[in-house]
Amino acid sequence: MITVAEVIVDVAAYPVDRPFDYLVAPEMAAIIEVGSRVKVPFGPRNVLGFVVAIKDNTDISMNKIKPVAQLLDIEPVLTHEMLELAKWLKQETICYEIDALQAMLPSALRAKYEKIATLQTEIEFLPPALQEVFRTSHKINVKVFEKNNLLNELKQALNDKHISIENIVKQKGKVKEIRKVEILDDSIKLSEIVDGISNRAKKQKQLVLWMQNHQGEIMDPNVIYKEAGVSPQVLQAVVELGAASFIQQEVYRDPFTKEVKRTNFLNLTDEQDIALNKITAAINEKRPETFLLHGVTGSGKTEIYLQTIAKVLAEGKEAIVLVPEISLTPQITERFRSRFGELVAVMHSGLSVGEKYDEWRKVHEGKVKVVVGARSAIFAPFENVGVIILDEEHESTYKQEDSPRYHARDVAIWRSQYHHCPVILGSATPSLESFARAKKNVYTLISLKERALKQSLPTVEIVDMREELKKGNRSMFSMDLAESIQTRLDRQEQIVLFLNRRGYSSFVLCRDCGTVLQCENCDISLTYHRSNEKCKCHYCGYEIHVPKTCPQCQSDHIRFFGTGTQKVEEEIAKLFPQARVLRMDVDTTKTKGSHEQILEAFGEGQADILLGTQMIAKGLDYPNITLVGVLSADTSLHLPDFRAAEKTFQLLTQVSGRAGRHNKPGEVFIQTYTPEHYAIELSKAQNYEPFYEREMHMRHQAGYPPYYYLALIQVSHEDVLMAADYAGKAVDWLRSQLSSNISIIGPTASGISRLQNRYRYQCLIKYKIEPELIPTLMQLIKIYRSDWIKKGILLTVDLDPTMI
DNA sequence: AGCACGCCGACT
DNA sequence: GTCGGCGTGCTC
Repeated sequence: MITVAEVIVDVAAYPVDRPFDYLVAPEMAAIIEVGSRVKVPFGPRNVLGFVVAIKDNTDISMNKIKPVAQLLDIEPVLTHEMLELAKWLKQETICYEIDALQAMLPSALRAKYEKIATLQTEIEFLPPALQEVFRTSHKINVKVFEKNNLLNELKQALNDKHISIENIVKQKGKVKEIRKVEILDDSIKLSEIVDGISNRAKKQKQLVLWMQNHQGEIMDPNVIYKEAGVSPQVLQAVVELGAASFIQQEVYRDPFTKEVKRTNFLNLTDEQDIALNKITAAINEKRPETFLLHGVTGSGKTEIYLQTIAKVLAEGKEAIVLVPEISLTPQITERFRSRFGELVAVMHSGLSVGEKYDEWRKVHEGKVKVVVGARSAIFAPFENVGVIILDEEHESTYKQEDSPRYHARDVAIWRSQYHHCPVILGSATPSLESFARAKKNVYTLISLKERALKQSLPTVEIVDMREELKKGNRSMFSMDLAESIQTRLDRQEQIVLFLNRRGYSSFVLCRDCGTVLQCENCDISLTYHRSNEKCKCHYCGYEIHVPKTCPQCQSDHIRFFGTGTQKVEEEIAKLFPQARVLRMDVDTTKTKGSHEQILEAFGEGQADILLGTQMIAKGLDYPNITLVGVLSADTSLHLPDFRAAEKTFQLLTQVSGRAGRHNKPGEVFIQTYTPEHYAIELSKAQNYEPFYEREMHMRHQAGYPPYYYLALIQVSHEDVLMAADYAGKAVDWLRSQLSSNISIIGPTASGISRLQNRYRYQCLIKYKIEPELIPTLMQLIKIYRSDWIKKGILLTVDLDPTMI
């Protein structure tokens, strides 16, 4: 009898994107499990891999098959569900299986590959340059030689067998352990020890006597020093006597900064109650039903989530809650933690690698029952999921932009079918796709039309900035908005000013020749950062110091345009010198926790005006905010994206929802140069359905989702002609393969036509139901991988792209 | 993707 | 004669 493991290896390449068979040594056979990570020899090196199946036979000949080198997990890190899900993702998004598997785990569990050179002979045999390096240690990372340009010497030394090189595979993250003291649980022994201590060792005696009252306890050494009144040396001595021992205890890193108070259920409105009943019915009947919870801002969606989760927990099941990254503020997570306490794990990008790993371990080890997290939390390894919630389901952050290009909504629905549990998609402004599905009864629509505390929605004024210009007002504030700001300042109420960031980003311009500083690698202008006087490319990271003279004409008339928010801040200071302003944008939220600090300061009333970008549109819920101003609603409207109108409407509705959420009524001003555009006009009434109807009509005419599906193909190369040529080849081939009901648009240059020194072309495919499409695209990828890739072409396929 | 193998040009 | 360039092909 032999044991054979099928392993997916950690090599993202087409020819090896399949399981490889490995022998399992008899002593490993009893503990190896499907879903465990292993170290396996692959070609000339060792790599990490995932066991996807275990069997007792193989088609591989015995002289070819190799054994598993090491089992890395005692407990498997992936469930059967996750392995199934990975196969589905591979099909659905056309990605490598290994990418899908890695996406489900915290990065701490990924492999770290290191090459270590070890000295094999006397150091004198080596050339002097190498001697110098090996003097510090006989084991040196090969990277050190790369840095010092000593690779050739190293190779020579390897040939002469003076050194050896080994590839080692390590895990990135570690389990954190702390030192604790375990006190002996044996009163007789302890008494004996006390008796045996000489009278001169008073402190030791004192400590052991104290320990007799804490038998068997595991304690922090610092607590012992304090409570028993002894020093570390005394404890050390007592440990040597055998009265206690040091142990390493695994702990979770604690990402929470402060304690939260427990809260109880709020009373539900009739609407909320009906919604909750519908959802709990699905839970009880184990129906994998998808609910679209469409509720106006402030209608109390979160309370419905909380009570649904309580119900799920009572059934002994678990809950997954997804929130867009940007709104994963303590305000939101605290609501969950205050209701469910220690049963909640939080996962978002603000955590360190170690913290993420620990939050994941809490789920894996069954220590928590609820996960609140960003997109990747959809892979939380629960085994008995009772409900999956996507808050703000329309948010584009739920779509991953690189491989595996999955949409968290699709994964949620897949998992709900696996676990026979409902999914709740919540939003005040659902995506057109979801609302359309709800109308077709694919999803169950639940509407909340009233705010939970019966507050009226804020009144919305649309201000035509063209009129302001005619009146000679060239400031960023219309007369009406300026007046309202003054009123709030007088009344000591709070104001939120929102700047639609795009189109306002800062840049450096020469006033003589009009040159705008461009990135060397990308077709995009550099962003000016005042904090360190640098210009940075937000796409590739290219960075230069602000030049003193124009690189084109050597003129010194260089002008910096600060970020939009900085400019607005300056203008506020001029117009309302008494106002205290908090600014929230990429510049002020760079450091960890600054995001929270700003919000907290505002919540405590330390400022009158909160000025910010996208970031402040969500989750903000303070009773004293009575005025919201959108300085320029247009910027997102004119983006070359078929969802521009939808995004603008969503943003305006979200922002407006920040005002008057409690007992003081709210007022909203939306400034625009195109007040007649339906996305702006209809946001005044804050009524979703008229907008939906209007936008659906547009999508129908233009042939966009939800009427058609999309696929985006991108081709890039360092050379423009090559990129264009091969994009053309791809399109020609697709046209020859696909039926005529599929429209293929392109190839055209991408929005950012050059990125990281690569020219990019793209082609958009619009289709209805086309079972042949995915196989055809896979065929295209095959052609690309067998031939084009060698020419330096890069081709990617995104099914269901969000950005075009 | 890596890495070894293998076959041709410029050096001691 | 040898080092080292990168085309080709394989990885249980």
